[in-house]
Amino acid sequence: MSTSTPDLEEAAFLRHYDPALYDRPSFSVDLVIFTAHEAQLQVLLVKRGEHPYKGWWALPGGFLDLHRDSTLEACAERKLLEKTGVKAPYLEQLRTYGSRDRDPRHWTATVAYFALIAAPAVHLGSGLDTVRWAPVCDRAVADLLAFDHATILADAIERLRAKLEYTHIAVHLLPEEFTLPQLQQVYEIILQQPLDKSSFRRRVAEADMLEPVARQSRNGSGRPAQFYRFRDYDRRTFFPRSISRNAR
Amino acid sequence: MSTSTPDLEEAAFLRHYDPALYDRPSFSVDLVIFTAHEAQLQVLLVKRGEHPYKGWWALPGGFLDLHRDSTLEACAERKLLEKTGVKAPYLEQLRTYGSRDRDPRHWTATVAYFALIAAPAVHLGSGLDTVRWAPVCDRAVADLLAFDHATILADAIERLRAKLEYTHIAVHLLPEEFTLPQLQQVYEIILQQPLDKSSFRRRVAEADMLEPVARQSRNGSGRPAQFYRFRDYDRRTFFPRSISRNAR
DNA sequence: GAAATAGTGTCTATCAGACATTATGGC
DNA sequence: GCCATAATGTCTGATAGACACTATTTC
Repeated sequence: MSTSTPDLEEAAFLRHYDPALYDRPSFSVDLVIFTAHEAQLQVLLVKRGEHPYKGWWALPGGFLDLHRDSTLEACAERKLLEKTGVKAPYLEQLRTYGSRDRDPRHWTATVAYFALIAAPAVHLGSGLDTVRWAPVCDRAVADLLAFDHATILADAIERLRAKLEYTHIAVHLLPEEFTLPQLQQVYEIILQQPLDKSSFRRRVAEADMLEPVARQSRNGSGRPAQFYRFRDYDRRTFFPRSISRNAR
Repeated sequence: MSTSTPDLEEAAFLRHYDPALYDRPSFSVDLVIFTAHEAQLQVLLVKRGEHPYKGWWALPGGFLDLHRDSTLEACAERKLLEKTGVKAPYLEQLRTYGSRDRDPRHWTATVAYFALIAAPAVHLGSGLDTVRWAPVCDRAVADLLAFDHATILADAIERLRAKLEYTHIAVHLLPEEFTLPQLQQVYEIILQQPLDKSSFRRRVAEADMLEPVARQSRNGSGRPAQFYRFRDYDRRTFFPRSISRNAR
């Protein structure tokens, strides 16, 4: 590997480089934080206290801290921790939204991440009237979202649904130990359609991603369910086929 | 819309994130421009004329022009037009890469797009030694890519391969009229494995996305192939199943 | 035992892959 | 006719969906 010019020249260039030469858009990071709770897929929203969109609900987020955040993902993790107290979530970049019009003040860009966390792991901040979980299907909520956050939320739901088909990510919406009926219910909540129990279990078994734990459910009537835990939170498990294409 | 008075904590939080208090990262748009040419998937590279990474090859891109570009996508389209003369490509946002380290100068973020264009449609700019097509499998090229562009390129290839499985996007790598053997060859080039002809044609036929045109190939020996054109460049066509999972 | 829920077994229509066969051009 | 390539036909193993069935708990 050869650079055609000596390092001294490069060093001199770097000393005289002026980053203010170019206009930069306002740049932020926003989070779509999902959880499954009370048979609904929910998203975390914060109420805006300042203009623009004062009093509207919005996705949590904010500006980079160039000193604290060494990467975009680190920034997203920091904001998630601040909002929910969750340290090691499932976190994935969704996409970046940038235009002159999405904020009335000026040209802005925001990189959106979506996170999946288990409801019991969350400790919301003090102000219950400024932070809340909202069911994603609630149109009344979506209509009150600031900026283009309704679009971002819709894109996140679409991505989540698509990924359910070929990955295991739904397990991140549940506590570490869970039953197969619970997992199936999460799938059904997100896909909004009932799934065949036998097919679902066959699919999960073939993916070989869960291991049973010595514990059974005690939730009233009926046969207790076996608890499982996700075998490897690092390894990527892929389902070979769609799960809902022709589901009834 | 009710704008309840934000509590003090919220107000402090928002003051903390006043954009004027923080530097914005340097923000650019980079393009991964693919074409299929000479039985290889190729990517457009430009040679950097300035530091840093002077003399290295890089993905084409640059800074937003807040006055001309009303959206991120418009910026990407403008840069593609400037580099290749192509006006209406297949263009899709890949993801955004941002960190303190990816550029030696300062904290930078770049939103990467990938484009698919037909090789004959391209008119490269004047300097042949500063703009070139490079086969994506050429490790010698990848090792000379500036910044984290090798990572971006790898991610783009991964996305392209994944999308081949369930969309029609490969048609955008070919001219408007093409034969099924040509289309199959594009798939085989990108997936790097032979596909069964019968299965491939059945799949394309069932997707119902091509219409025959009154033209046949005249390329020497063998039976001439029927030409087709993509039925609807706007409609999204999805394949119901994987095409290469168990291909031989 | 009844009710309720968890979990398993089995049948079948569908379909991707494999590969044989036919079709159509140039020479 | 021979070769090369395009295009079609057919068989089969795999499997997703459907649903009947068994298992285990509470009451």
